[in-house]
Amino acid sequence: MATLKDIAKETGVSIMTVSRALNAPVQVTKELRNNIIDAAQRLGYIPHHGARFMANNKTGIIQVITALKTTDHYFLTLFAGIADYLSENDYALILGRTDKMKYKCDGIIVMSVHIDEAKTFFKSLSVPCVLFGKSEEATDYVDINNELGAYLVTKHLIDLGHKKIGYLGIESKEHFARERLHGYFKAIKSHGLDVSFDYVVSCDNKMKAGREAAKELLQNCDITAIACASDLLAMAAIEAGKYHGKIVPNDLSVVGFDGFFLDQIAVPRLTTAVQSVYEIGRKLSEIIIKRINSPEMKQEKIVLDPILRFGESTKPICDTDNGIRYR
Amino acid sequence: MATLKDIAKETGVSIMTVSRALNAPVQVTKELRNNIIDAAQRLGYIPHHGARFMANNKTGIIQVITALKTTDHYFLTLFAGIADYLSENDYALILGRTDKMKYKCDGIIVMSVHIDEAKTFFKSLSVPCVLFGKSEEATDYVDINNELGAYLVTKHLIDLGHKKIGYLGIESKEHFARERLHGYFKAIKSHGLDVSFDYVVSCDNKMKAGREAAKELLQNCDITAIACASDLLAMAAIEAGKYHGKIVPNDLSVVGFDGFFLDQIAVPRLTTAVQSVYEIGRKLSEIIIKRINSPEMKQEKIVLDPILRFGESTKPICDTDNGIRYR
DNA sequence: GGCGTTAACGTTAGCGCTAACATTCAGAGG
DNA sequence: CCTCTGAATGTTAGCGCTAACGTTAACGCC
Repeated sequence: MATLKDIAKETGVSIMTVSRALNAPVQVTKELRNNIIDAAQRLGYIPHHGARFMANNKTGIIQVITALKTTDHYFLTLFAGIADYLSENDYALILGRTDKMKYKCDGIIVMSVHIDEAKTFFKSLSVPCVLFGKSEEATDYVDINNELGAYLVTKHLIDLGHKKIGYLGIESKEHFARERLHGYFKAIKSHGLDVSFDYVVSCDNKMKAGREAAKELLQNCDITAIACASDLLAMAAIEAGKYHGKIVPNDLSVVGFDGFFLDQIAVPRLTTAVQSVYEIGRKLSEIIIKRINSPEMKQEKIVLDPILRFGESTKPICDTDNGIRYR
Repeated sequence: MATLKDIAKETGVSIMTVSRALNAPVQVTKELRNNIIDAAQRLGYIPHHGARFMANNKTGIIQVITALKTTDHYFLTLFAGIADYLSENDYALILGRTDKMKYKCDGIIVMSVHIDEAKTFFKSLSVPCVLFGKSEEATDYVDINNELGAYLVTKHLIDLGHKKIGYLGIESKEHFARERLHGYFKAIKSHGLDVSFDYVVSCDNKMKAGREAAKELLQNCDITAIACASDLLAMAAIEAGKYHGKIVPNDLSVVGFDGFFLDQIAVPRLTTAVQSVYEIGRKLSEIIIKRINSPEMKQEKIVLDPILRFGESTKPICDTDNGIRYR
C-alpha cells in the first residue's frame, strides 16, 4: 500500500510537497504537481483518512446511537441515509448503544432512543450530537412534523365527506405518537366534527395487534374512515375492514402514515403522509459534520413537513341520504 | 478528552504502563493497575481506536461495497447485520461503490454487485475481501442455498398434492434467480411431474410487475399453486389470484422466498423459504475480520440453507376427482 | 557473593499524515 | 548590486497509541 512517502521517494521531492500537491488548492508548480499526481496513480495511492484525521486531532468517525438492535425498515432507511452521506464525506461510522458508549468519535447521531434516556445521555457527552426527534436540551435536531402529517391525511378524509373518522394510533410514549394523535384531533376539531375518544384506539405497531384494534374500532362505532398512525396499521385496518365485510375504499376509507415501501405494497395502494426518511438520515449527517467543523454554529432545529400522497385507499363518502349531511 | 498521557501524568507512571494496565492480560502490579483503571474512569478516558489501529498499521475500517444506492429492505437488513457485528468488534465502516473505490481500509465486504463487475473489481484489490454471493475467484464468500430453498417450497406444494405448479420468478441475470428456478425444476422433475416452461414466468421483483405476470400465468394455464421467487412476488400472486376469483389458500396455494418482514404482513401469512439475512451480514463481517487477522486462513465458502416456514398460504389440493390423481 | 532470571516498569521509534515554521531562490525595485 | 518579497519547497514536531527493546531491582541458586 503506497503512502505519501513512497510517492515522495518516487518523484524525488519531500513528503510535504506530495501532500500539498494531492490536496489541490496549494502552491505547487503545475509540472511537479502533474508529476506527483501521475506517480500517485501509478503506485495506486489511496489516502489514509485515519492518519489525516489523526493529524488534525480528529477520529473521522461518527457514532450512530440507537437504544435497540433494530432491523426495523424505518430505522434502516434512516440509517441508509446516514451511511450514504457520511461515506460521501469520508467519515466512517460505528454503531453504539446508550448503555455502553465507549468509542471515541467526532460526533454522535442519536436516533430511536427514548427522550428521557437521551437527556441524561446528552449530559455525559463531550462531543457534538444531533438528535432525530425533538428535545428541549441544547442540541441540534431533525424531526418530522407529525402533527401536520396526521392533520393532512385526516383533513383529506374530511374533504372527501367523511364525518365519522376513527383513529388507529400507535401505543407509545414517544412524542411522535402523541403528535400524530394531536394532528388527527386538530383536523377533526377545526372542521366542526365531533371529537371523541370513542373513535380512538391504540396498539402496537404490528400487523396482528393493528388488525385486532381496528376490528374493535369497527365493531364499536359506525365509522366510514380510519386514519392510521402508520402504513402498517393502515394495512391492518384494510384487513379488519374485510373481516367486517367492508371493502376499502368503497365501504371504508383508510389513510396511513410513513409513505415508503409499504404504502406501495398495500392493496389498494395507500393514501398516506409521506416523510422522506432517507433524506432525514442525510440531513442528520450533514448537520453533525457542519457542527464538527464549526462548533459555534447556531443550533439547527429542523422540522420536516410530510406531504400528502394519494393512493387508492380513500374515496368520497357515498351516503344513501346524500345531500342532507353535506353542508 | 483524556488520553493515555493524561492518565500517566495523573498516576505518575509512564504512558506505556497505562496502556498495558488498560489492556488486560499484561504484567502490571495489581495495585497499580487498579490505580490506573480508577484514574481512567475518573478522567473519562475513552480509547482512541483510530490511533491504536494506526500503531498496528491498520485502519480499523471495513468498506462495504454495493453497486447501487439501495434502500431495499433486503440489503438494509444485511447491512444491519454487518454494522452490528463490526461495531461490536470495534471496526468502523464506510460505504463504497465499485466505481470509486478510494478509501483505505483493512477489508472489504462486497454485496449487491454484479458478479462480472465483481471479478474485475477483485483483481484491483490489495486488501482482503468477502463476497455475498458466489464466485470462482479465490475469495471468501457467504451465500444462500437458493436451489434448496426453492426446492423446499416447491416440494411442500407437491407434498400437499399439487400437480400443476407455476413458477413466478425474478427477472435477473444474477445467479440467485437462476438457482431458484433450478430448485423449482428439480423438485418438479424429481417427483415425476411435468416440467414445462409454460408454467414459468419472470418479472421485476416489484408488486405491480408481479401482479401482471401472475395474472398472465393464471390466465394461460390451469395451475393450482404458484411458487414465487420472493415474498413480494408471492403477495403479488395472491392479488392476481383474487383478480381471477381464486382465494388463497382455498383455490390457490402460494409459496414465497425470503421470510422476513413481508411474509408476516401478507394476508394470508406466507409459507416461505426463510433465509436469515441479518445473520448473513454478521457472518460476512466475522469472516472479513478473521481474514484480516490471519491472512493465511483457508478460504471460507459458506452456503447457508434456508428453512421452510409454514404460513397459511398453502393448503392440500382438494380435487373433486380426489383419489384418482393421487398415487 | 556473583550470576542469571524474571517481573515490572520505562524509552524509543514509528504508524501516515498535516500544521507551523524554516529555507531557498528567482525576480522586482531602488 | 543589494535588499526585499513571496512563491515553492523542505524540516520539525506531533496527533494517540503500541511493538520492541532497555532498564531496574528483587529473588533464587550454586
